[in-house]
Amino acid sequence: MELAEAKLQFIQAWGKLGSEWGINRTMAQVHALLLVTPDALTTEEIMEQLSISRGNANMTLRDLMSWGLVEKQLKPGERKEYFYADKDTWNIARQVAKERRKRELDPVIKILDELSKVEGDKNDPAFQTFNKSVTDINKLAKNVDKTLETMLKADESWFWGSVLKIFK
Amino acid sequence: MELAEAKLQFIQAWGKLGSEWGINRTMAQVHALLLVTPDALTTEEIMEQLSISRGNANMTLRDLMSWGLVEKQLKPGERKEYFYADKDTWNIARQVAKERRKRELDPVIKILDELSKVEGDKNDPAFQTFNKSVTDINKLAKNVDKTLETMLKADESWFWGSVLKIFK
DNA sequence: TTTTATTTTCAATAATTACTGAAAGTTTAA
DNA sequence: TTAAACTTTCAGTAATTATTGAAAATAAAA
Repeated sequence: MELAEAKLQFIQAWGKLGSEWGINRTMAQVHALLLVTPDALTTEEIMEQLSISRGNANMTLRDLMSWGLVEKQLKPGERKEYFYADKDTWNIARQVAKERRKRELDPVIKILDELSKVEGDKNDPAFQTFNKSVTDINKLAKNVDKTLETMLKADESWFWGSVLKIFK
Repeated sequence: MELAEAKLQFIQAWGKLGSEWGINRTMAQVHALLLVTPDALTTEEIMEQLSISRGNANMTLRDLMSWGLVEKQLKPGERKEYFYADKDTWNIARQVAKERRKRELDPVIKILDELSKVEGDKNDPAFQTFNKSVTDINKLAKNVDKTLETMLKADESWFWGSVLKIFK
């Protein structure tokens, strides 16, 4: 397989996986493109390579920056902005974990905490079931939260070393 | 807060979280409803409680069954079908992990394996970067895969006990 | 059989989400 | 200043995804 074709396949696969996990396909594709590109690219180059409009490119890049996955680079003497993606996979994983935790897990834990407090007739099966499901899910969510917390601080080889060691 | 209101909030929150993670909102809501309901419900009851159509309810329930989260129950002497959700949170987590692994992670690992094999000029930065990103992501994906593998077999308290112990 | 209860399917439609492109905005330099 | 280079915005549109509802299919009972 040619490098050029392989790149396209990677971009496709990444876009598909992203969309299956609630991440805008184009955003995942732009990220993928930057991941396989050694140097920073201009909006123009991204638009061209992925056949997307200027508006789309602009908003997608802004999004990627808000996720902490891409940074803007300014080259001395040039007006154009360049975009560069950190290639360190562990950093990427941590960054995504950090953002999804903040944006999605934390808010849901907050709600589950509230719902865990709801009181009711302890002999009512409807209440019992509600209470059990909510508190159990809450506990699980908090375990995930703690694990992410640790992951965010951890070094990659230590993290996987520890995790995979337990499980063998 | 009233139980009835709390249930609605739970269903809402679950639907929102689902949609953020690429799971159809209605599917997550039907699952949430069944999670807080002690006994099995008919299609009719689900349609009514969530204000959804028969077609939607039918397809959503079929989906939930294909995810292994809901089962059909037949009551002796009755024609109607009843739907029941396993309330064990750890089972649910494992089941979701199992399905997403099979449906999304495994296929992507397969592609990454292929792309890792692509050969090229070792002095070409374009090739170097492509190769590094792809192989690194592949390794990460495989570590996740192994961890899920273990989780699928594990007992909940052992699993979290082990994981959280390392990380303290 | 025929009727009735129930489930399934799927074309049509609605709702949501993503994208375009051109105009407005900004920044630098002539 | 004015112009040129570049970025941002966002109303309009396109594409995708989800839902409806009624007809067809299936299964049990009369």
